[in-house]
Order: sequence, then C-alpha cells, then structure tokens
Amino acid sequence: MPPAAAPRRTRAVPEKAQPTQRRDRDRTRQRILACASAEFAKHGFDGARVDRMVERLKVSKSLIYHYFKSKEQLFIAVMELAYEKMRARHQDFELRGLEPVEAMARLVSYTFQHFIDHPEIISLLNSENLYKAKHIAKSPVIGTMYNPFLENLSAILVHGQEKGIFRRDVDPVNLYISISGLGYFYLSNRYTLGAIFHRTLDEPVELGNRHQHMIDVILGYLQHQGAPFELPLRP
Amino acid sequence: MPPAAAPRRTRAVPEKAQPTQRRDRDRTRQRILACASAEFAKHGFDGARVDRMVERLKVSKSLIYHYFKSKEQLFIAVMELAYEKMRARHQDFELRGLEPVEAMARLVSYTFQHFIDHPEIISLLNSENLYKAKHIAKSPVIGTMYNPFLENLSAILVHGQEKGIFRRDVDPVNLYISISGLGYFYLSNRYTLGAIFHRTLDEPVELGNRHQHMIDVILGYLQHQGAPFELPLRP
Amino acid sequence: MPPAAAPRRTRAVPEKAQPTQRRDRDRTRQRILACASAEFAKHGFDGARVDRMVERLKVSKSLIYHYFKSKEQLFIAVMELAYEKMRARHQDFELRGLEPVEAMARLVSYTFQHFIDHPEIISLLNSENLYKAKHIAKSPVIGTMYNPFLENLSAILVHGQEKGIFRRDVDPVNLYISISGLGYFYLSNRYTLGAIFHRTLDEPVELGNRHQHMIDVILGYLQHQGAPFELPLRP
Amino acid sequence: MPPAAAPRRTRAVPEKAQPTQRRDRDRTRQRILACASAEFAKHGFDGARVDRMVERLKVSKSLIYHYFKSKEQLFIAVMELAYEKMRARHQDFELRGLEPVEAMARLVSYTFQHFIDHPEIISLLNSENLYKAKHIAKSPVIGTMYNPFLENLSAILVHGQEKGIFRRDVDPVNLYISISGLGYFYLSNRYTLGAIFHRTLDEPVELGNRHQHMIDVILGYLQHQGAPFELPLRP
DNA sequence: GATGAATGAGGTTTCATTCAT
DNA sequence: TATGAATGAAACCTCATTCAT
Repeated sequence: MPPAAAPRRTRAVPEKAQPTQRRDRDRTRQRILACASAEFAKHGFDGARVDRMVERLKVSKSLIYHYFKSKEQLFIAVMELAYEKMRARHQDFELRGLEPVEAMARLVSYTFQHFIDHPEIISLLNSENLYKAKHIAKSPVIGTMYNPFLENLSAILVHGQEKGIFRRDVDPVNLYISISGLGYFYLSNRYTLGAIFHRTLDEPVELGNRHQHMIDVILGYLQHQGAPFELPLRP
Repeated sequence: MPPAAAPRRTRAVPEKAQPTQRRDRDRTRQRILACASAEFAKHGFDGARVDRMVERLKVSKSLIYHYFKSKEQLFIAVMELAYEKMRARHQDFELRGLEPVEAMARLVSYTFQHFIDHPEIISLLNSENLYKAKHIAKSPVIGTMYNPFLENLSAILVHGQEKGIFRRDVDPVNLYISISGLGYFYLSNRYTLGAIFHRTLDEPVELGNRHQHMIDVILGYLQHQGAPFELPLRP
Repeated sequence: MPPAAAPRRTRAVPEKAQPTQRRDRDRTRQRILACASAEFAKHGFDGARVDRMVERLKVSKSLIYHYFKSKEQLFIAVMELAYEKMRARHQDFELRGLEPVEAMARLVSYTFQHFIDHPEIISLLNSENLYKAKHIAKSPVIGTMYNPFLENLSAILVHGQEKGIFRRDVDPVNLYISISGLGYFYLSNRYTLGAIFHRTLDEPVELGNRHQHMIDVILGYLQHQGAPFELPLRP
Repeated sequence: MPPAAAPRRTRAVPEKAQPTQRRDRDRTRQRILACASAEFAKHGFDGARVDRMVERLKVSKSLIYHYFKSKEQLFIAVMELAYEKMRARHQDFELRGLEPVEAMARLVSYTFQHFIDHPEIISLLNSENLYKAKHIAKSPVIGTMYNPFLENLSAILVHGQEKGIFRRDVDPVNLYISISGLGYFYLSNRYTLGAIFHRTLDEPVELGNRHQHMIDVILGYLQHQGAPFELPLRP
C-alpha cells in the first residue's frame, strides 16, 4: 500500500481509489462484458437478450444498465473489446527474419487460426454489418485504432516484391481483405455451405484442408508471374 | 459427373388456364414474399418486423399469417425462393466453348456481379448462419437442390487441368468457397472494413479494383505451377 | 345497413367502414380516453400508470399503445379532449339579452361551476404547467382553438362599458384570467389552504361562500368608479 | 385578535459555539435541501429524481438517505422549509402607519412579488395539492404554523372598514385566497394560458400589467359600495 | 459521517400471434 | 379470401432504496 498523498483536506477527491473496491468494480464490468460478448455473438444484436445475461451472470439487470447505459452501448463496448483484442494480438505477431513466402504463409495461417479461436468475432462483425456499422460508428475508439496487421502485411509484401518473388500489382488492402475473407467466409457460412454440399466443414480434416488451400491461393496468387487476364466489371 | 441440366423444374408456375382467384392468390403470395425478402435482408430474422411488412404491403396482418403460418415459415419461404433464384440463374450461365482461363475469369466475375445485383442474398445468408442454418434445415427443398454452379466450375477446372494450364491439387468445393468468399466477404463486411480503412468500398472504382483483384487471385492461384508451401494448422 | 356503393372491385378500399366495427373501435378509444383522463388527473403525468388504466379498463396494455402511440400521446389526446369539451360548453353558453351585471355574474358563476363539475381539468392543467406546456405545444389542435369564452366575456364587458356601468380600463384577457383564477386557485389549492386555515373548503357552505365572494370581487371591481391606486411592480 | 408577532422562532440556527463537524453536517443538509427544493419544484414529486440530485450535489446517494429517510421525507422537509421561509418573510412585512388603501395595495403587490421571486413555491404547492396535501399532513410543523399574513390582512381590512373606506361583507380568508389566487394562477398557469392566448405572460410588461390589474381588482372590490348581486351556486 | 456497489420491483413499450366475422 | 380488433408474453429500461465497508 503506497503511503503517498497524506489526506489533508476534509472532502478530498480520492485520487487513487481504494484498490479492493475498484478491482471489484472492474471485475464485474469485465464479467458482464465477457458474457455480453458471448450473447451478442450467439444471437446477434437483435436476438441478444439482456435477461439471458442476467440469468447467466447472477447479477441484477440494473447493474448492467448502471455500467453500460443501454443495450446498444453494451454492444459497442463489446465491439471495442473485440477490436482491441485483435489489434493487441496482431501487435505481438513477430515475422521479422522470416523469408517472405514463409512469413506470408504464417500470416494467412494466423488469420485463420484467430477466427477459429475467437468465433465470436465473426458473429459480431456479421451483426454489425447488418446495421451498416452504425454502432461502431458511434465508438470514438474503433475508428482511430491503429492497424498493425496491415503494417505487417505490407512489410512482407514489399520484402517479397524487392526479392522478385511476389508480383508487384498488389493492393495491400485488397490483399488483406482476401486473406481475411478466405477464412472468414468459410467459417461464417459453414452452416449454409454444409447444408448444400453435405460436408461438415468444421471437422478437423476439413479445417486442415481449407487451411492449406488458403495458403495455396494466396501464395499462388502472389508468386504467379504471368500477365493478368483483364475483364471489366459488368462489361 | 452428373448429367447436365436436369429438366425437372422445381416449382413450375403454370401461366394460364387458372381461375382468376387462384391467380390473385399467387400474386398476393408473391408480393408478400418479395416484401418479406427485403425486410429480412435489411434487418435479419430477429430484426425483421411483421408490422413493417403489413404497412408496406397494405395488406392485413392476418393475411400474411393465412398464407405463411408464422414468421419463421415466412423466412423459410424467402430462403427457398432466394436459393431457387440463384440456382435458376446459374443454370442459364453458359461457358461452353470458352478457353479455361477466360471461362474461369467470367465465373469469378459473374459471382461477384450476382452478389452486387442481389445484395439481399448476403444478408439472408448471414442471418441464417447466425442460426447455424437451423431454418433452412427445416426446408425439404433446399437441401436436395441440384447445384449447377459447382458443375460449371468443375467442368472448367478439369478442362484447364487437361490442357496443363491449371494446377492439379485443387478441391472444387474449396475453390467454389474461395470464389464466393472473395466477393461475399468484401461486400458483406464492407461497412466494418470501411470504418477501419477509411475507404468507401462500395464506390464503383473500388468495386472495379476488387473485381480485377479477385480474378487475379483465382487465376494466379490456378496457374501457379511451383510446389505448395506446406504448413500445418496449429502446429 | 346502407345498400350504397356496390362492391364491384375485388380489392376495393372500404370507403364507409363497417358501422359495427367502426363503432367498436371508437367506443374502445373513448373508454380508454375517459379512463386516462381520470388517471392523469388523479396522479399527474409522471404519477399516472398505464398499468392502472389497464386494470380498470380490462383491456390489454398493447391495445392502449395500439391506439395511442405512447403515454405522452395519450396525455396529449386527453388534453385535447379536455380543451374541446371546455370550448364546446362555452359555445353553448347564451348570455344575450341579459343585463351586463347579471350576465357577468352568470359568467363568473358558470366558470366556477365548470371547474367543480370537471375537477380533472384542474389537475390536468397543473400537470401540464409543470412541464411548461410542452405537451400541448405538440398538439396541432389546441393552439389554434377558437376561444368563445373570451368572446362572450368581451361582449358583456363592452356592453356594460357602453352603458356606463363598468369601468373602462379593463384588459379582457386579464379579466378572463382573474375570473378563472379566483375559482381555479381556490379549488386547486384547497388542500394546502385547508391545512393552514383548518377549514374544509370543499364543503357546500364554503363553496357557496366562495361563489358569492367571487361574484362580489369581479362585479365590485368592474363597477368601482374611482381612480385606481397606482403602484409599480418592484418599485 | 392574537398578539402581534410572537417572538418564539421555530427553528433557530445558532451560529457559533458549535464543533466543526456539526457545522459541516448542517451545511451539507442545507445544500441537499436547496437542491431537492429545485428538483421537486422543476419536476414535481413524481418527476423528481434522487439520482439527479446526487449528480448535481456531487454527494453519495447514501448520504441523502442518511439525512432524510426517504424521498417523501425529503419532500416534506422541503415543504417545511418553504412554508417557514414564507412565514418568516411575511413576519418582517411592516404595514403599520400606512393608510388602508395603500397598505392593501402593498399587500397585493408584495404577494405577487413573492411568487415571482420564489417560483419554486408554486410548483411545490401544485405538486402537493395533486396529492391532496397528504405529505404536509404528515408534517408536525406545518399545520401548527402561525400565519402572520392573515393577521396583517385582517388588521388592514378592519382598519379600512372602521374608516368607512372598505366594504364590510368581507371574509378575510376568502380575501386572502383571492389575493393569492390572482397572482398564483396567473404565474402557475402562464404556460397553458400563453398557449391559448398567444401572449408571453412572463415578459416584464405583461407582469406589470397584471400587477396593476390585481391591485385594481382587490381595491375596486373592497371600495365598491353598492349592494351585491346575489346568485346562488347551481340554482 | 460518508461511500460505492448492488438490487427488486415495477415502469413503458414492442411484437408475434389469434379471434371473430 | 380477407379483415380489424385484440392480446400475452416478454422486451428494454428506471428508480428508490439497501448493503457492506
């Protein structure tokens, strides 16, 4: 316990709030957030039920509304957390020293793995896109978030291009979207796809196949050297 | 390889020789279905409101419940229609006679175009996947639907492989998923992606870029001849 | 049942809606309105409970919200009705032919009587004034309502002045406010006044006394001929 | 006639010789009371929010409940304070030595001025009357409060009557109610009145007009000498 | 004397659905 | 075939109040 700041004034504003209470407060907040994340992921924004969270959390509904002002604010907080997690993990991701091909393969692999490990992200993003991102547009944080993933990707891309291994006509953002999309779509739409193809796409073998396929697609694309076949949209 | 284009139409609409009542009945049904499709697409299953349809259709609520027994049944009908439309259009798609590269490029282009022209498909599928496809699982029609798109794709793929142009280690289903996913993910997630990259991805120029990028990715992948870089999932 | 307008078109819009149903609808609306009026009068806007109305009316809460979109809209409807009632009764009020003194006395009497007969008006107005009239400001009807009472009052006033019976320095609006206020304040504040003066002001004798006192005040004022004692506000 | 101005102060505030704690305690109590008075006045009893007070006061909610046991008790305390203030100010009011006419005019003026200066009184009383004075009925103080205003009024009235200036058939209590009511109703109902007459009644000019009008009414009534026009209530 | 965390009861509102005709 | 009236269950949210420290 630090003995700093002697309590001289009668009605002093407590600068370093009591550790115990503060921790309780934060812990509760985080418990709510975790539960809400699961609920929103499972049912989408509209389908999510505050009552269900209450039941699971064993806290009063009022408390949820005390911490987060509304269902929407709670959703925004969940989205912020999800984005922050993603950002944090990408930041830790170390690819320096690897050859471009391996680095890129690992990036693709890593992206897929991330979606598998955090399936809630997919549902949350789907729900949010249904609303044309109107909720996260209200978040002051998400829009200004620094995106280390794109940094990593661009670095590898340039590295490979300088070595003459990767093609040069590549828009990093579109590449990013492709890498994400190849994994995301497979996972997010596996249920309807499975219903049509009669394959259970979330089995380990299928996941492994997909994983290698994605790497093949991205690396094949990047390493291919011939001239592109040009075709206008809606010719 | 299944025999091309089976002639049995799934839900034929006999145009004449029907009493007027029957005709009216079908027209009303279709009006409801069209409106419901838009509503479900815009708001998802949970967000959709029967009242909103009633208001737009100028029909009594009871009529909707008369034709379709419940909101869920209505949703299922909408999904069946969407799938049927998709199937029908794919069936009309003619690629015979084209070189494999151009045929494949056109397939990619066509898929993207289809999602742009029928954006409701994306929302409907997203909504359905949130429910792990539980609604369409109840449809006796969708699961048994013949899929001409995969046929086309496989034919082109084999053609290219036989000519030695395309690589041989390609799973058609995964290729199908990639072709769909590259366009689908871009469109379905354009709002959250736009919020992060500060690019308005639905502008014509961006759509054109994406279109060419997708063709490059798929053709680059298929035409690339080197050995794949193998990497296990979660090593 | 009127045999008018033969039903020729299949989906004709019913121009003269079914009398029975229409009457039911209106009857229910009016029942709700009457009950709401009592509830708002008894408890004010904030204190009023939709649940209590439901219980008294034996209708579902949803029905109330079906007819009136919200508690506030319901309140506005109640206010509109109250004003309309007041206006209608004043319009019927016939004073032509009476001498100015008697006419004025009857006007004062009538005003008091009206408040006694419709005590809800007082509570409703009090509640509304707490909100600085923000609710009725939203009503397109109330602001534009023609005020026959002020007409009557002005006519009597001019008549008396022309006859030389009433003083000439009278602002009709202020006179109207005084006539209303003398009765309104007595009735609206009778509980707190009673608590201080230890008199039960709603007993018939007290009401009779007040009635005569009000007439005396207004007629005394109007008939008094001396010069006014002038005193500035906050000198 | 009771003996003038009893010297016993109801709730004397000893200024010195108190331990600091006690002083702080009283100051906090008074801050709460002032804030509560504003809150109750602005929103009525039901509309008032303890949370809003907490936010404005920067005090913990528990403290409010520590000092006052409940929202209702707090309201009662506010009412007691309001009555006490009113009583105290009336007590200071000195009219001896003035001629009856001027004294009465000053009394009317003073009453109006008081409501203008302390608008919270009006809202508080309105709120309380909605509840039929049930809250102040619970106060042991208010009911037994000595009313110096009525004393003053009676004295002036008798003085004028003895001089033959004022009419004799005057009930002091009703006169008191009229004097109060003429100002109170104008101020309390200015919003709804304004909405009907399309006049902004709280502008200085209008207030000045009203002020003179009220003096005219009361003095005109008191000085008028003719026989009253008698009319029974509900004949 | 004072606080922050937490709650239960109840508030308004919504919505898929049914009933009677 | 089609309608308008009506509903029950449950949604989100609020608020006076208490508990533990």
